[in-house]
Amino acid sequence: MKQTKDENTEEQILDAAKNVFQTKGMEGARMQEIADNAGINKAMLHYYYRSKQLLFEAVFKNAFSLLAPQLNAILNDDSSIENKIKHFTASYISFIVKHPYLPNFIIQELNRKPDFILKLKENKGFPNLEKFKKQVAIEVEKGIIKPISAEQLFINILALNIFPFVAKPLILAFTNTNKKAFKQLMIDRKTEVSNFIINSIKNT
Amino acid sequence: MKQTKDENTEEQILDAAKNVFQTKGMEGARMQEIADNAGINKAMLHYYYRSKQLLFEAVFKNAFSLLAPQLNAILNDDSSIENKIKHFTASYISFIVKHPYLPNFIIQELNRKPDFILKLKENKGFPNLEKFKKQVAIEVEKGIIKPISAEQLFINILALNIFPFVAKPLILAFTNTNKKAFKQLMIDRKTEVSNFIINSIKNT
DNA sequence: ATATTTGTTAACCAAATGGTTAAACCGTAT
DNA sequence: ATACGGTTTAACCATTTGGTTAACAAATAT
Repeated sequence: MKQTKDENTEEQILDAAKNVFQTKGMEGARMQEIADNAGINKAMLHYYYRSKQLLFEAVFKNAFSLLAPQLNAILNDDSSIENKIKHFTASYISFIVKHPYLPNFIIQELNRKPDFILKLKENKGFPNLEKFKKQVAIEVEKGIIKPISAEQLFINILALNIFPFVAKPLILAFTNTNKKAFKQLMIDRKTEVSNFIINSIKNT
Repeated sequence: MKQTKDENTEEQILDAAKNVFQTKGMEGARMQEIADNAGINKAMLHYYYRSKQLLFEAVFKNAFSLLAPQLNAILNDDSSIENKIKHFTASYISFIVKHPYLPNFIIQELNRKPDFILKLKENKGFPNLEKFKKQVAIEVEKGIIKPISAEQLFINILALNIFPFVAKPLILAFTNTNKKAFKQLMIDRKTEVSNFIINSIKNT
């Protein structure tokens, strides 16, 4: 059972590393803590991933590869802008509830080392705005939606969906809500946000 | 000239610490780097601020005390919702251009230690939603704006204004723009965002 | 002038941390 | 049985890091 053994430890490490890196960040994470979390010796981390940096990159790429398809959904499918927004908002918020540390982790680490995203950009499947731009231009021309640049619309969609999770501690404090009420707020946003956006851009 | 000398070093330290902490975070920052940045000996940091933790807290509170009044502007002044949004959006974006690392710094550190905000909450001047809630309720009732909860509206305003700066590396990559074009996008947002919000909520 | 308080520095320290090594373990093939 | 490959561990190492100390400098008070 050599094979399965390998993959088991390797995955256990990756999983433990994910938890530690995503909550503490690259600088805050400790190799010892990851090892403890995975229930193994610290030397094993290096046996499988060579260095903290490489282990981190494995975790990061993994995280990003979960996020990217979410974004591509809105950029590359063929439904109308309105439908895309509805669908994306609902599905993205469900997605984040399952991976609560993910957006903050990615944003935090990209701010620390902004060049890191260049490596990812070469990958097939890296989100690309071209198709979305054309679609927005067409719907604007047809008068379906009000004039807006695709970039600004895209930023707005991301902002409204992602920000509340990234700024969760701030929002908890400002709105004076507990975690349960926060979760309800987020659930409400599944429809709230898409209505908000569509109200704003749709021609009547 | 003891007095001026003191305050000079103390402020030099705080300024250097601000730069290092805001770009590298608590965990990534090194006391030596702060000392070098301030052009002084490492021991001086401890002479004036006792520990890394206390120096960090000084920087953090300072940063937060810059941000809080920005938020209070929208929560506590007496103009209409529409005017508040217009004013806040324009002034907040100008503010951030001057302090680009600030929002990310605050968000990052609050996610690391979410309880830290409890200390701030006791302070006079901590943003409070009560007045804004009433105002939204009134304008909804009068039919000036469409029905929306004050919390959701507040989150949306923050999201649309703050998110682009926090997620700058992501947005640069997705929209394939350089820093100059990004800056232009942000300037455009001064009116873009407030129109976007007002379009969405205003009754016609 | 001189003592005293305040500011500053260089040298030092203990703990933590990422990483290495050499030996042990264990399933498999010979 | 035994040799061999990958896997796992405990002990170890070098460096970094936040923090301290003791002596020195400079300003202020007596």
